[in-house]
Amino acid sequence: MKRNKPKYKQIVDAAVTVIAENGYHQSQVSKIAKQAGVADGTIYLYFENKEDILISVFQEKMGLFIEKMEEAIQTKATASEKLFVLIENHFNILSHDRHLAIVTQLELRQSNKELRKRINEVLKDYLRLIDHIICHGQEKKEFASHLNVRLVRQMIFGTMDETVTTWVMNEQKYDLVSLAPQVHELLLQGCKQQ
Amino acid sequence: MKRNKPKYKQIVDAAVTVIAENGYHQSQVSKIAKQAGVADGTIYLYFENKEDILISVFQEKMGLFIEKMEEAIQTKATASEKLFVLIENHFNILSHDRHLAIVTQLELRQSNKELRKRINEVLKDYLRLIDHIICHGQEKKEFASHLNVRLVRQMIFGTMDETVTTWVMNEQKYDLVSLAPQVHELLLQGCKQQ
Amino acid sequence: MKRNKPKYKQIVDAAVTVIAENGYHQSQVSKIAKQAGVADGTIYLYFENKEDILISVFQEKMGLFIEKMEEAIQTKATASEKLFVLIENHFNILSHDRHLAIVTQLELRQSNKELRKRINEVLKDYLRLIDHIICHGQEKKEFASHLNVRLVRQMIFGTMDETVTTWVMNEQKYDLVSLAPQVHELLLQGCKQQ
Amino acid sequence: MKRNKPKYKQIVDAAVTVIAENGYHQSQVSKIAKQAGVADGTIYLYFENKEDILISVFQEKMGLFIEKMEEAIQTKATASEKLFVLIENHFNILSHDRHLAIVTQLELRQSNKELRKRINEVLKDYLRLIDHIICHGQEKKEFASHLNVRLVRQMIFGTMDETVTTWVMNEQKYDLVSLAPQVHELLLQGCKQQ
DNA sequence: AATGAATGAGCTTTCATTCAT
DNA sequence: CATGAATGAAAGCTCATTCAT
Repeated sequence: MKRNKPKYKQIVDAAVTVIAENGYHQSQVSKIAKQAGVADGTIYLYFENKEDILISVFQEKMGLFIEKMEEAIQTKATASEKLFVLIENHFNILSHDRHLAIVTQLELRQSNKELRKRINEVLKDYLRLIDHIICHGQEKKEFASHLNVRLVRQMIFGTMDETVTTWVMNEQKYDLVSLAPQVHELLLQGCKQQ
Repeated sequence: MKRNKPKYKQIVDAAVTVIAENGYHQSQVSKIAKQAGVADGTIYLYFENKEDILISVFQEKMGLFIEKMEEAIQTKATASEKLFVLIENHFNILSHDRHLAIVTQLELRQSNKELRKRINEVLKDYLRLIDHIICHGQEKKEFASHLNVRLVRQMIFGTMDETVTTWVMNEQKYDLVSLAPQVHELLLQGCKQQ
Repeated sequence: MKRNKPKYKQIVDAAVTVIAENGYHQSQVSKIAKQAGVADGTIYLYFENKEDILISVFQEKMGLFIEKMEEAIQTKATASEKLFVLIENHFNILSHDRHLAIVTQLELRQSNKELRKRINEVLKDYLRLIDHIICHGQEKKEFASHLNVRLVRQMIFGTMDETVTTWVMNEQKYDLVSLAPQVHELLLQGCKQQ
Repeated sequence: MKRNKPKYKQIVDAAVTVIAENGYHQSQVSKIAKQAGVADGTIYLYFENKEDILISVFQEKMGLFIEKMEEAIQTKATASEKLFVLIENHFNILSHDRHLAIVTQLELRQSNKELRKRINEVLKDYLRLIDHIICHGQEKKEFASHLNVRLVRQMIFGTMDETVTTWVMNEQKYDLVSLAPQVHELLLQGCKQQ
């Protein structure tokens, strides 16, 4: 399996660095190859084409992201706590990997429709995770059960995403993680049983 | 003033159509010119360069968007009602101009950092409008006054934005406007005085 | 006759100014029109095309140049004196019209083959004038009569031209006219009866 | 080193041919690439941009020119003989490479100010060579020592240059090299100790 | 006679991808 | 497996010229 070979990971990591530092449109394959310390042609032994590198970046990083998130959420019992962990981890991970934050919030969105569709495929796993929290909350009567799950999820994800994007656009000048409690309070108000 | 000449509007409208149908990266200047029924060179009598077309598209459309929105909001007295009108109009306008919806939710985000900064300048007017509603609500004691205005705004905008994007990504298969009441309820819960 | 209309002269003068200030390749028709205070289209009522403007510039300026030169030369009796007047006037005229100097020594030489051929047509009158001085000198036994007239003329013109070009390339930092006596001495040595 | 790779030379030679046959302004990069038998993009592996091709043409050819010239001059003892060898070789080299003659006398002069400055840098080595002959002549009392070296050099270079240009403009109809003795006589008269 | 908005052909350069070594 | 030289398609922009007013 190519995904486990060292050069595969080298290239993915190089891609994150290059894209974060140069922006999507200035991230030529040759630049990624140079950063990864391999020849241009070598890239094509591990990836179909340039788009495939980008999708792989997202899959790899998002895979880890979701994995960590699932573990963290399982440690909590109530939906409210799970939601808090979700928000805090979401902010925390992106706060501690600024390259990744730039790439996910800004650069990857510059890709074309086709690529974005495939990125959304990966994202679905994350959205499903949020859905689980919401359903759990509704079952346990913590959250109002008449609420449309998709809308609640869009509120949760949209709010977190917008918050991170604003933070990135402001050049990460303030502390993102410390916003978690307030965001949690806001979102919880929106969901909870009145 | 170039902005009032008929060809200017022709080109802006052509750009929206072409970008929505072909995607940002497949929207060559020549394609936009053809759609507008003018020569390629004519584009450059009205716009600095290709990027300028995109910014102008956003400025023109967003200008109308905000204008309509301000009028609609003024007709309502309470912050809750204002919020409802905001959501409903946001969904309504994009629902009725599907090309515009595609362009704002997907294609314009593919632009580079510089362009996105300029787009954000325009967007700021809209965000400010949301801020006004929130402050008004806090003054009138409808909304909890301890809430951070920026975070609330990010929740409101993020939720609406994510909802529209999901709808566009789902190829606009369901009715967006009918989601307004539920989104309003969700967001209101988040803001209001408990 | 178009050549006597005021706009014709306006445009020719504008062309000299624009070319000297912006260089040949940055002298668009529209720029010349603006400088002349006429509309772009008006240019084409007086000139066939852009090339025609350039040729006319050269014809007009060279015509005056030759006229002045002929007058000045006629005032002198010996070939040696005539040669001195030629050199001094050549340097003097270009010294006092730096725009013209730039245009003739640098910018007009950037034109294409066809245009340069037509410029050479105009130049021929000047070269003929030099030939007359040489023949006169040979007839009067001032100059060695075995010398090939064309070669002598090439020496005279080539030396003057190279001297002016060097001066222009050096940004006209020194006094060109004061070089006339030495250049005269040099050239005279080359021609004269030993 | 790129300069020693075969494709580099291929492209430089192709450029000389294409420019001589089509003129500077009709020498598109694609035409040069085709003549060189390489892809358009390959040009940019060896040259910065189109201008760089032209400068390289001049550097390569002028380098050889000066090299040959230096060798030839060293074989002669007196300044008069050195001057003769200079003239004869100058005419000889350009006589035997008519494409090069067209390019140096006509086409390269069509370049813009910046390019011409860089061409002049290369030319300086040649002018310095002429200066050496003059100084040598003055030291050995062959040439009049009161003469300004720069002016003498301008006479020598200007005369040769004008002679070659006239020959090229006359479509190389007569034998250039056979003019060398007369040109030498003329120039020598100008320089020598009276 | 004069205008100036409109035209559209034309060209340099980039960069993802290939393939001989 | 790995290389990197070579490829060539693709597109934004300029500007001389026209022509309806």
